[in-house]
Amino acid sequence: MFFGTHCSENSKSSGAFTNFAHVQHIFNAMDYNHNEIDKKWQQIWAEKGTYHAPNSSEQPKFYVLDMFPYPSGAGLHVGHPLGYIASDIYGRYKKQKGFNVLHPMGYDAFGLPAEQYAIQTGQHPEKTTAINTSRYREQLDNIGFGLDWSREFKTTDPAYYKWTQWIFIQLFDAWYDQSNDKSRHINTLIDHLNKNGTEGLRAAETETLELTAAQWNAMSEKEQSEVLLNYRLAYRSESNVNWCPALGTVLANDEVKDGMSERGGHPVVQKQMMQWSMRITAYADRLLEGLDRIEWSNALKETQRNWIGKSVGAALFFDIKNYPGQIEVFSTRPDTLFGATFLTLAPEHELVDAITTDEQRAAVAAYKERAASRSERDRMADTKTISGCFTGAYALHPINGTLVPIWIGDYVLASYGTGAVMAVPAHDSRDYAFAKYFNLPIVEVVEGGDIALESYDAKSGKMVNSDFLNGMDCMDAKGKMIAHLEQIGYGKGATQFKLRDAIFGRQRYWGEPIPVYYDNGIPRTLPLEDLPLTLPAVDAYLPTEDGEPPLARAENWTYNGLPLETTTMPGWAGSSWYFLRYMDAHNDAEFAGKASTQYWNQVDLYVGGSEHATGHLLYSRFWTKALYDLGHINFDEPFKKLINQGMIQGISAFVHRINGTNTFVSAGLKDQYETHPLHADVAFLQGDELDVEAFKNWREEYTDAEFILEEGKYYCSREVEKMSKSKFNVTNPDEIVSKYGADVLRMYEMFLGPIEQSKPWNTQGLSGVAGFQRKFWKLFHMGGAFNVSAAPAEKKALKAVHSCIKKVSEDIENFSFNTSVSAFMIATNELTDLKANNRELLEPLVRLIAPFAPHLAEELWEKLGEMGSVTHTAYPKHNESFLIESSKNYPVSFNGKVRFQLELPLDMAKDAIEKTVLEDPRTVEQIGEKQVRKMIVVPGRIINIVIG
RNA sequence: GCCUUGGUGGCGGAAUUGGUAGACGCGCUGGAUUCAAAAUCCAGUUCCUUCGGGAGUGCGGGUUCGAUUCCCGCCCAAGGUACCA
Repeated sequence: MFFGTHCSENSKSSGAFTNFAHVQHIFNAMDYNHNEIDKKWQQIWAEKGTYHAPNSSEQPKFYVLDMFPYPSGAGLHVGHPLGYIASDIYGRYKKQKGFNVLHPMGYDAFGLPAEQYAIQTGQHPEKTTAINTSRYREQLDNIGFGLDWSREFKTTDPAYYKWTQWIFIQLFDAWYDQSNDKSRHINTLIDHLNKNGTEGLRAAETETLELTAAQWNAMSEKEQSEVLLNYRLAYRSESNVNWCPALGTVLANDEVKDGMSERGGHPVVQKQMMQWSMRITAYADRLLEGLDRIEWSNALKETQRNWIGKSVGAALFFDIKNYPGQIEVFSTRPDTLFGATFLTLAPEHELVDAITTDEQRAAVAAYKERAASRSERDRMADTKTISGCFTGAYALHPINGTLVPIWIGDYVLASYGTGAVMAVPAHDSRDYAFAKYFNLPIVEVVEGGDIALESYDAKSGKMVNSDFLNGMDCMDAKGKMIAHLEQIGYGKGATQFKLRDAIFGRQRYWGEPIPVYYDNGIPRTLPLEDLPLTLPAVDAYLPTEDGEPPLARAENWTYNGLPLETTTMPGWAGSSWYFLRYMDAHNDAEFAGKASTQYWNQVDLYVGGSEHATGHLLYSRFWTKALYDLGHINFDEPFKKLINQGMIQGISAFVHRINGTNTFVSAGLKDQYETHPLHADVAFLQGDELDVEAFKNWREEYTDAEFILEEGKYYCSREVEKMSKSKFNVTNPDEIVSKYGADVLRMYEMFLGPIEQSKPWNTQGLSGVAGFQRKFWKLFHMGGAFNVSAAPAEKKALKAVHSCIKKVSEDIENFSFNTSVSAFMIATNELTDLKANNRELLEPLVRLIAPFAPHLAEELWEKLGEMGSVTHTAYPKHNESFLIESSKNYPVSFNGKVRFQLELPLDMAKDAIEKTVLEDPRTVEQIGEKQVRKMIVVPGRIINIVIG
């Protein structure tokens, strides 16, 4: 047979070997024909359902999961499988360790790219989604993942989103009871209101309501429904939203980055709208607490903690001079109350107009207008400029009654806390800057800084100028002040969160319809038997002329003649619970059967990117907790252990065009001209050298391009960037697979470095792993034939194999896959040197490498004459007795510097070692005229002699 | 600014509780093989060196017989977050 497998020419894709027929050479059993072997085993696995995991088993369970991929039109690049390979290795390892391993895969297929494409082409997004998912599937299959494909689904399948809608309804029918610290069915709230009104009610709410039972019972159904929306976990309210005009939809906070939409980078503005939201803030404390019970990276936990942003302090009330109301402020530093020399309100604060004096009215109005005209983005971009305006009004200090001027300033945000702060310029840098700018008094109340120069923000120091707090440590003073304020009725302990409720409705087509209809303005949910509420056909995937979402275009978008909700769910809805569906993916009666969720329980190992820290990973924790509270599942954290895989970056290539010409200059000469860099496709490069012809044929505009060469070659400059189609630096895994085989891709991606680290994709090292695979295969062959000896192995070889077993097993447990690959290389090199081909050595080695290189392992397993799949065999255990050494080559140091080595028996006593070392002529030479001050002998480790 | 994670040869990266820094791989250099090349195999490869040694894990200190590892103070990079009171 003729193949071109080992040729080094850059072939583009599978089946391309005819392109380099000139380097074909004769194949024999010595060679590993990866194309044939990969396909053979992938087919056998699929036919036999090798990776199918039953929903009950004698074996302990293990649930491994990769973050839900969004199947984009670009297909997979080599960065995507990094995490999948790691989870696959771990899952296969666990399976060989005797676990019933669930490792499923599916697609998060609702979302903007498919919809944008639909808008451009008029094609139903369903079509592109189907094309993209099958492409993903094909690429995943090529890598040989041990996935249980019988559980595959897409979020866009009505059979799946039926249950996404059902969960929405559960959340709509729930409220958060703070007295029990859990969500409960809305009927329990209605009971409470019927009997007691809001008296004794402690609930997560949009605003605080005070109702007597009589008032509640006197309300119309519609009025009552509005009251209930104040408490439901899925609720509708008039709220300030991030509106993205370019996308024509609202976005959640985590979908906005630097005032721009995360997808597409379009400007986002603030707007008041009636919106569906999710009351995630009800869970703020539990989302924080749960972090202590899960094994996630510190960085990720910190990101979530920052996002939730809990601050503990006090609510304080200031009376206003000549005005009946009070101003409530939130402060984390009530201990500094005696240093509060003014109050600052957000320009939008509701009391501003009421308290402003006539003299200041014009100035305040002008300032308010100015502040309102500045977008959120401008305010963010420009935090250095200090601005504000005095209202003319004064508050009264709650303790000593002194007059405190009330200012407005846009450094105070209306949306956080009460939209008002007590300004303590001596101990808050923002207040300090404001006070300096407007020449307001600064009073030091905590010792430790120099307030003439800057504010002293640190939370330590003794209190001064603070009446009854003087001399106390400020952190102790904080508690005392709160107690005092509570006593005099001017404050209480309070907690604030940065976390906002999540906007849930999207003015888009390609999402799950929200299963709600409006009965005389009252939102009602569809009964289970009418789910799923499937996406209707529309004539265009655009808003209607009067700005209604696309679903408003659908004919008869009604339920029993009543209008249905026209917004759809956000991208994160379907991905917030998919890990539960995999447990029982085809259940038509429930979102997942109780027996299945109890058996599979939490995801034991979750692998994915850290970019989901404040979105998906927070929302799934929230839904899991809510489903737990409502009794649907029996665990309240979805992902027990999480590993963040790093990003694989691309190394972009640039050509340099001389400005205003079609002439390109090689990288080394570019500084001699005025040039502009342009991306060139990395496929045209061999090293840094550009294939000029390929480049010319790339695009019409380059056909006539001219090139200024260096030594007859055109070199590109290189830069590490995010791997992306638009940067032409993408490497497709299929290319690697067809050229080197799936196992080489798998091992190379692992060999690249620690899984958590980001690193550029560099194909140079691939040949090393390919060479290893060939060498490994050759251990089993001699003179062209499979050749494994039944004779017992020699000691050295046994030691090589068993130390490899030990190292690899430990490494897998520590997710240190790069060092496992090294360990395989070391063992293979040693066995090659020893010319060892004993079955006793090679058989366990095949089982050991199976998680990393499953195709290779299966093929060798079959050749060894073993029955069944190697994935069903036990993972090898090392035998410590093969590893025991009898002697140690001691490094002998003088003053910490190694001078020579000395081979000594390991069981030699300390004083005997000292004696031997001191008698050694090399020791005598090192000591020379000097004295031995001290001698350190650590048996089995080192010998150090201190001389001087 | 704050939080988190990092910083080791030409490159990707190793190094157990503090105990021979640079495993493994790439690249490079020399050699074998070849008409020649590719592939393969062998040897070498942290830097400096007067060939005795000396320096060396971002920088400066410290603890220790001994520090990539522990402590203190800085610098730099990546990611997250930001008038959050």
